[in-house]
Amino acid sequence: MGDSSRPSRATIADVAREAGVSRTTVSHALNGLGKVNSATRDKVKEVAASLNYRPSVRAQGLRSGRSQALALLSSMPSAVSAGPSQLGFFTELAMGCARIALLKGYVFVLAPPDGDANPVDRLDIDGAILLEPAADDPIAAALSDRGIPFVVIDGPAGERTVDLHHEDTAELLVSHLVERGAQHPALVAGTDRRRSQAAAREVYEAAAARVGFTPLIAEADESDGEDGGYRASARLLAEYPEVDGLIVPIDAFATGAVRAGVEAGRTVGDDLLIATRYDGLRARTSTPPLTAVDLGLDEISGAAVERLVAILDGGSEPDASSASAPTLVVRESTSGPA
Amino acid sequence: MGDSSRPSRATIADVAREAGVSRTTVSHALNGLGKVNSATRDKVKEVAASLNYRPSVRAQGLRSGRSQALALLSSMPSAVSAGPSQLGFFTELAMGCARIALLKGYVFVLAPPDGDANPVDRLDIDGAILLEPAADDPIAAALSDRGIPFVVIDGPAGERTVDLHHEDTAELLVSHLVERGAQHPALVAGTDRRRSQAAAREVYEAAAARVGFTPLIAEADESDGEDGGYRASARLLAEYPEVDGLIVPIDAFATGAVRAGVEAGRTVGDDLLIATRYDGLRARTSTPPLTAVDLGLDEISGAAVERLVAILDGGSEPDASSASAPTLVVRESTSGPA
DNA sequence: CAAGAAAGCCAAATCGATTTGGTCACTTTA
DNA sequence: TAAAGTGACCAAATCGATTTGGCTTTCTTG
Repeated sequence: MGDSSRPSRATIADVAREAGVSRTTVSHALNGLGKVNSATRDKVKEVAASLNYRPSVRAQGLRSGRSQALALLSSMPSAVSAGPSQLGFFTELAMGCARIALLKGYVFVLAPPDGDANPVDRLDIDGAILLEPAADDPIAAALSDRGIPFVVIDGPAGERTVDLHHEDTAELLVSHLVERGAQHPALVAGTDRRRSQAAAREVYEAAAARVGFTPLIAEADESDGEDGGYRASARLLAEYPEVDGLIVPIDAFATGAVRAGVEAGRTVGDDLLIATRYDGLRARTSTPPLTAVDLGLDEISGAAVERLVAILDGGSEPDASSASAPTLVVRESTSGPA
Repeated sequence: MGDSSRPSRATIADVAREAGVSRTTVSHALNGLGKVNSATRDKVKEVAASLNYRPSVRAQGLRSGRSQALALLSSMPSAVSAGPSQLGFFTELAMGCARIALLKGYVFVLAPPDGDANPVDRLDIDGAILLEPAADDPIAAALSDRGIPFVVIDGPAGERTVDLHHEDTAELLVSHLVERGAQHPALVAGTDRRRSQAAAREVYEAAAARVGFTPLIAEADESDGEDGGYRASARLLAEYPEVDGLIVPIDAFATGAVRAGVEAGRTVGDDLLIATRYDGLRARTSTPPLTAVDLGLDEISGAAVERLVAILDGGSEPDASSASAPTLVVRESTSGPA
């Protein structure tokens, strides 16, 4: 158990006193800087080891102006991003980022999307990865305000944006439904104007024109979660019974759509094909399991962290991200019962 | 995008100069301490706002000796804890901890289990939550060394341990198989000597004595993951064909066990019942889905954080944790095809 | 051999906040 | 009227490191 008699850790001054040298010399000796006699250097190292000295990360941070910490931030409503069991898109990205960050010598701070409270001021970070910022994103503003550099995952294209390949993803979904024989695929979208939504609409409408079906778009509010998707889909199916496919990018909506389909007497995977975007817990455990897209989040988070670290460490930008294309994961919701 | 011209943030000295008072007075005014004329206080606040002043978390940390940060740590091999898609037990706990920690005014640092590197020295934390430490756990040693208080999830019972209810969990699994008619339930366990394993063995053997079946235990190495579970189960089923139930606490082993069962010509859920412990992605997406236990990780992580914060803030210990008992989630692997 | 270089070491400044221990000018109270 | 408060403020110490700018010696080298 944690010892409650906290033995105040040895400081550089303790080492200096014990070794009979100045703090400067201790610092130089331990960091391999300056001119230090090798005998002195050894002596200092020995004393440091015997006192079990470790430099204080806090003090180093204050002095150097860097904390060697990064964070993943998002102002998305957590109902959408996290899901009921805390597993999901945000979490998966966070773990991916954390792993790479650690390899690069940074620690990773977890700031769960919390709705109102803006955590930026309480975070001691050198840089951040910002997930899908809305226009006028408050977190983006706070970061700029504090002079904290950040990389965006899924924002307007640019030097500091890592793309989520929304167009490709949407294209995969639409083409797949069409290939599977859907004559009247509809889109169930979110009301808020993020890039993923815009891309889905564009690609969907382009496909409608190309293939020759009438575009039908239902909308629901992201923060309503599964129920929102359910209601939008139910309305859609009631009003347009000819609809035989649903593209539902937001997975919380998608499970709602399944419910609506079943209640409307449809057989999901047979006379109603449903596909969603994020291949997470919801898609995999839905009944039937949902066709979804493997977005390659490991690569995405890795690319984001690498770009951020490149900016922070001032080195050369990493190679143009060889981000592999997203791939479809076909499941029963578009391929009928196994 | 992050602005690369970093405008060095306003410091308390800037505010003091601008307001024509000393740094002391600024500090007192902003923190509501000391005796400050209310006109002066207002003036200081106004200047602080106009300069967009925010105290440096780094400097506060150095001064106060606290970083207001916590971390979840584990020395378990990540093959077991994290799983291929980074989702899992560790992640679920981390997100739970992070949420509560944030509510309590702490930020949460993510330190993915990384095998060799001991992250403790690079972490600026006030306290930690340690997951399932082995005997002579290196991370536990490092924490004690640095004088960092920690709470254990799943360790020897005590003031600073939050229990995972292994006995109850194991009991649930064994009784369930017996109830479902298993005559010869076997146990597939890990080789390493952690509490969960010990509890599973004890409860299993007690049940064998009580109910009257011959205990059969197969072992596999945790770090072999699914394959280890597969091989152990295959051997077991080949040697003891009468086995009609498998208790496989480690979920990675469990999916291996399913594979072994199928290859041995069994029908999982019918003539071979399989149940596992952690109700995560593996259990839910296995074919067939696995009966598992809802461990109540949200409550566990909440209790751990609350206890830790109580220790750190020196307040009274929180009420004896009213940790609710784990509950069984029955799925096809023990109840036959739907 | 004197000027200059290099080795070896250290005192003090610095990072940005909080806290301690004052000073000074006015009240109160005894 | 002297002693004791108290309101308002500030200089300097402090936290624990790194870095700047010396200051001595001891070589080199023209």
